[in-house]
Amino acid sequence: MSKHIALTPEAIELIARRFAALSEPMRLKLIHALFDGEKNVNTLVEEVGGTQANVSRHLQSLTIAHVLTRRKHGLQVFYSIADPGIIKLCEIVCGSLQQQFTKSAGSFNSSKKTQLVP
Amino acid sequence: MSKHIALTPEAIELIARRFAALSEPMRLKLIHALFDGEKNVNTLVEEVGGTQANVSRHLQSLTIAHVLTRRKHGLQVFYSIADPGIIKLCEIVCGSLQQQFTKSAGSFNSSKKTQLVP
DNA sequence: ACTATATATGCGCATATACGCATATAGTTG
DNA sequence: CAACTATATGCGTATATGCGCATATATAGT
Repeated sequence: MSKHIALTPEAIELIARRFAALSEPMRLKLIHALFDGEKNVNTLVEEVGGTQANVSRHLQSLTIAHVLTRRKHGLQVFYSIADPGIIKLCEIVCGSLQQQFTKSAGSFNSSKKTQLVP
Repeated sequence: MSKHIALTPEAIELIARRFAALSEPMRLKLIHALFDGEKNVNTLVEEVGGTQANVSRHLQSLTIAHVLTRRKHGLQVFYSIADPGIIKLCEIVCGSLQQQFTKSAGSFNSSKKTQLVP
């Protein structure tokens, strides 16, 4: 029998949802774009590409997941990273993947490409 | 314009897939069950519940995602955590969520429940 | 009140994925 | 080889999710 006492199903579900929030390219782009501080929706649309509607929806789901926070100022809504743990998560995953692909990975260590966390 | 140079779409995709691997309760349970070392499929089926077929499939997808590794010994297949970064990821998420729910969370800080990483 | 701008949302479609059931494969033992 | 055990897989279905289009809502300026 296991030495580990079970986490409640609810806790497991919450953890899963947190990871799910980070499991889509568009959302990762948005989070990445917010690494250097809060931005409004239009700015994010320009930076990550895609339609305004789609960006808005992903921003909403990230906010519901408590990954981002909203701040309204006049007509604009500024989003920023709510949970600093997110940055660490991205660091770790990025590091693992780099290690994993040290040979074949043009995706990661090619000359000019930046790291997810500089 | 952004101070961040874009990650390649391929890199973003890889990161997203890594997170997606961790975004399902059943897979989290399996990973959690493997925190104390490698186990064969039947043991995992008993510990996490669910059908053998489903457990097997999730183990396969985690292996493809390079989260787990397989070791065949006779009839049995032993799985274990391949990427130690995974443990850190779970620690961080768990910590974030605990912080986030310090008030209302019976799911996390109720008396006897263990932490994801002791 | 009217117009313009920024953001959000309803709806439909296409695709992905989790699960159950049955069955296939691989390896062991008689 | 036959029977048995452990694990994997093909298939069908139900559900979830991402995206595009059009439109709604909210706020500011005139």
